[in-house]
Amino acid sequence: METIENKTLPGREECAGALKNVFDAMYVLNGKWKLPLVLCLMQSPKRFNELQKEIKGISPKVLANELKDLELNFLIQRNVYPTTPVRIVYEATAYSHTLKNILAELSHWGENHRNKVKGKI
Amino acid sequence: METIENKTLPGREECAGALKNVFDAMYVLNGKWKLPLVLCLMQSPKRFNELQKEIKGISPKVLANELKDLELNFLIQRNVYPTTPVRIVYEATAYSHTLKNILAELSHWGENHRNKVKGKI
DNA sequence: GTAACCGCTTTCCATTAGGTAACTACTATA
DNA sequence: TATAGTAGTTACCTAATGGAAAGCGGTTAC
Repeated sequence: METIENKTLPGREECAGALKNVFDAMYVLNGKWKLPLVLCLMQSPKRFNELQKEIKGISPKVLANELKDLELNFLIQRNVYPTTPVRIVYEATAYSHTLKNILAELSHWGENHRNKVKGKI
Repeated sequence: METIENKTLPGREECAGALKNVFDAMYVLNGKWKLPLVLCLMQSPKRFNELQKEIKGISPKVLANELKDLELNFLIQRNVYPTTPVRIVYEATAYSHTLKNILAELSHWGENHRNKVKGKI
């Protein structure tokens, strides 16, 4: 009864709720780097330096902050392997896979929108 | 072959592309108010003051800015009805409905995540 | 005339996000 | 011993975001 079947928007009475939900989701996912980072780690676990190389333009400070934020929200996990020297590997959590649909939709929309905007210039 | 069927994430070779797509999408949709505003207008067209009342906490300056941004991205339309006094009514465009899936997914995820975070405190 | 409403704009200010560069502690390699 | 890599931290700076308060030009109601 309460499931979002067929991706229809909720009716009037649930609008305020949907508004709050979207607002809350954006509070967590907002920012320039969070979703690209999660997407990148869903591809494969990676080390700090690998992330810096893959996500072009991110500075170590910002990367460290974003990783902490994402960890607090259960979206990624920081693994420390006690080898010498220690290897620190970040990976997407099982929970982060709840973002799969959002990421797929965003990727699709972003590509489409880029083409639309290009066409209008 | 290249379609995103069944919402699976793209493979390795398309990762960079997906990264860019998500990055671009977030560039447009980022911010505290844009998606809630679009969602609100998809419900029904509204006037400036109605939006101020419905989207709690937004100031007129910020609202005016966000509306301009959204108009530039073809997501909403500003209609001026030459009655006396003029009525200005904002409405979601047909194009904005390409965000339906994203909004539905975000609403769903936001609600779920709020509950998850609550449970952990 | 005066007050109030509409759709903003303007000014000012505080907070946040994000960027640069240098630096640290540790380990490994030459 | 010197150099380089790893995983960040620190200090400093700028730009963008966002909020409060007031005002403004027009219209309408009293």
